[in-house]
Amino acid sequence: MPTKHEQIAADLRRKIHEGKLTPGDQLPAETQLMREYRVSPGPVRDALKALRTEGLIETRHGIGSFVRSPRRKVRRSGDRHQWEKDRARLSEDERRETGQVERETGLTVSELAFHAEYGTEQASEDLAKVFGVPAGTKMLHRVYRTRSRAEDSPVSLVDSYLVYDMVAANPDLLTADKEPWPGGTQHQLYTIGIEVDRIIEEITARPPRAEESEVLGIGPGIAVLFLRKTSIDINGRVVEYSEVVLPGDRTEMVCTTQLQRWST
Amino acid sequence: MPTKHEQIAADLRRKIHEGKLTPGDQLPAETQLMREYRVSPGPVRDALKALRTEGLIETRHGIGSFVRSPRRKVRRSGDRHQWEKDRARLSEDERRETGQVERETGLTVSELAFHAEYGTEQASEDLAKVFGVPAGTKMLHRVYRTRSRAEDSPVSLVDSYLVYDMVAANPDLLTADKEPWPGGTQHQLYTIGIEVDRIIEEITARPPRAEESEVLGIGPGIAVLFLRKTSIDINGRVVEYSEVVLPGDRTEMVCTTQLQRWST
DNA sequence: GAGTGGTCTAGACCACTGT
DNA sequence: CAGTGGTCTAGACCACTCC
Repeated sequence: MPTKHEQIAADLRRKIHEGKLTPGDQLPAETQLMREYRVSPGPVRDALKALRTEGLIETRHGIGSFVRSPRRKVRRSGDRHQWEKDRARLSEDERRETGQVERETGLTVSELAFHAEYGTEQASEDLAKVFGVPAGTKMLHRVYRTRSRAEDSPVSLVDSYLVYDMVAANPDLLTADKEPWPGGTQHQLYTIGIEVDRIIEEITARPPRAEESEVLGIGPGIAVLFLRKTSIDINGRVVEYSEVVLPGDRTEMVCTTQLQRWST
Repeated sequence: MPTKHEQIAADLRRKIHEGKLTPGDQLPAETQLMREYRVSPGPVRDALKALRTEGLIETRHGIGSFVRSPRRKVRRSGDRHQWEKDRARLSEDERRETGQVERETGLTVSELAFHAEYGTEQASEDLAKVFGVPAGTKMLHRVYRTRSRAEDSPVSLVDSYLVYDMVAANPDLLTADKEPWPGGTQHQLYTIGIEVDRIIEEITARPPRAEESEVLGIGPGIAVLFLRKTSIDINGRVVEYSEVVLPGDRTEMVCTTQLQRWST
């Protein structure tokens, strides 16, 4: 015998999948559901909570619960890095034409709210180990917050780190004034004579922190993809490290592994 | 002013992080917490629910709530495929020495419960498109369920598909009797003259289905990593496709993107 | 002000586990 | 059996949004 809140959840789920409730539709009020199913507030709230963590509905305080539209997935594939590298040596006009984010999302610049913040700080133990420098080394810490003006489109939270003395050769790289920088990080590194050889991305899934679930517009039950991205130059030196938070329900990472041929 | 259930959750979280409650410890009973914080059952249960979805505690009906040990992460990096490919042409004894799972988890075969099931079915629209064959083509469908006997160790759920007529050349490949097969899928393909050239993995995060959260031993709030893995042989043909479900809190995928050098 | 969801109370009863 | 968590009731009051 299923519990009442499971029955209610299953019933609403069915209505959504069958199309009786379509994306954007408002669900009956909780008081209404209590009358319909002849239960007290508890089970109704439990059922709605379940649908929220599954990402099926979205609840707005004082307004109501609504069926969410299935999120378009943004593919974030490995060749994005090759694409950025190829563009790094183009003219500014060419670089300005399209940015990385626009390429991936199909959104134009005006539809995106882009925010960049630059600061300096001393490298923590962990950060120093990534770069192979002493703890306390002066680092350039850049924070990027990309969010969509319209709902229902992809965003990302990025914390990027560079060794301060390495990038100080080009003063333009030290302030947020020049952001968004046409051509991205790989062109920024190019201006100080650095060529990136390979990029390592370590991917895990975890529950979002409170700030993240708010900025990304996902419920606290929807996981985020957490990336640790390390760029290594042609001399084997770590030149950039960033931590990226992506909404798990809207992002698809693509990894391609090329294998060596068997010797015959 | 924070809510009561948030205060209780924050308080317990702090006790865990400070080490007053260490992994394996039992939390006070809910009735006890009600007395301590002078609240009714609701807030206490809400607080514990929050800690559960964060993966900090685990609750067993009729027994109590316990602090979970932080899960050791299993790195699943791209060179795993090269490693498997290199082994595919070794002798059976050499292949038998260590399997893929044992290599990654550090567990021995006896600590793992391995289950394989083989069946045939007609390719669905989507599956046919992956392989570039007509819908309805006869497919070999293999289901793998790897779980740990001890708690607290990694597992995976794999659904693997092959074109039946392609692998029928070696009848050993058509039954589950030979599993676990020393050398894995790449050696199986080698026995029918197939060399894998590259592997594409598409990664997303999503909430676990009910069966998955049970088998993987994760709460319904912990996300799973969902992989679609496509193997392509040296003739550009898709030779294997699998869908893999991994516990998001215990898995780390590593992607390395090698970039081409700038022409000078 | 009317309607919505969010939080909380103070109980009841049931299901599960171990002794 | 006693002790635990799981479900549910039937209300109260608050916070938010819209008109």
